[in-house]
Amino acid sequence: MPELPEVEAVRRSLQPVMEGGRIERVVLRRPDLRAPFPRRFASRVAGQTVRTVNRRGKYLLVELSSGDTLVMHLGMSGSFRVAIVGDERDSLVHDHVVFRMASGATITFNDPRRFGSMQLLSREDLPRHQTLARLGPEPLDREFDGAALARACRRKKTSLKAALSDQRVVAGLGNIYVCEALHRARLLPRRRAGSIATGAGAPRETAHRLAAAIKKVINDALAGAAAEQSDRESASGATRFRVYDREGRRCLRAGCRGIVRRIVQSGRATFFCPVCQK
DNA sequence: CCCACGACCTGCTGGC
DNA sequence: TGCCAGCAGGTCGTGG
Repeated sequence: MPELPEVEAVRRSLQPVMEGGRIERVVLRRPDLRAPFPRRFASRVAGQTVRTVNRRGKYLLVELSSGDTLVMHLGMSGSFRVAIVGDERDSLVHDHVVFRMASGATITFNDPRRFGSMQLLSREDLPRHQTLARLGPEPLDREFDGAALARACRRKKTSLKAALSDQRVVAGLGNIYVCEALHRARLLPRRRAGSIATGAGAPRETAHRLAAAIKKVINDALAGAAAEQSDRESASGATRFRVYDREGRRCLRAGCRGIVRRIVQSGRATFFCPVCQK
């Protein structure tokens, strides 16, 4: 479930095991994920100490003592399993990469669809990574606000759904949280993105409302992802989303009696309430 | 440049 | 019950 909140939960699970520790061994159990592993990938990572485990948008950035950075993306179906010493289990289908730490802990990357990616970038190459370099602001940063969002959407003829899904506009949202944020902001996914920048009457009120909704949705999801780690109950909670995957059911906004609709935009499902979203 | 669309992969679901 | 089409939360390349 890898949008920003889920990737951040993964980062938090990796950090205590990796940061400050030495990666003793890297096992590649197949030659590629989305792309082939580069030559000497495993040997360039093995032996390195992990300086930091960071996140940018949906990317995980593991900075190594050599100066190289391991840039990882979970794609649609990627996940990490952490096992401390004595806790190892048999490997599963689609376990593609195993990192063994000097502590004895193992970190296993599993990815059935193989849309995930791992790259190793030198200090010089990291800033040249085209996708990373063009990533928009982190939604929870101060610099991301209504004005920034309005600027990024200005003159965009595409839909709000497509604009918010564009990682260059804001980093880390995916199909689910885009639907959730637009519902919270009471904006129709099909509405033209540029229209939020030209708020006639109440200048930019719409953009501010949308930026605030994005922050709220991401914050709540981060809290939910944290709770999921400790509390098993909330993991199965089917009520985590207020519109996503709720086609045909009642809108959950207080006082709204709309029925959630599902449409397809640029090939992906969009869920919205036709009554309270304008 | 901007935008929509299909491709990349496997697994699960729901309808027949 | 069994089978198969359709769908899945992301990104990238292409072509208009």
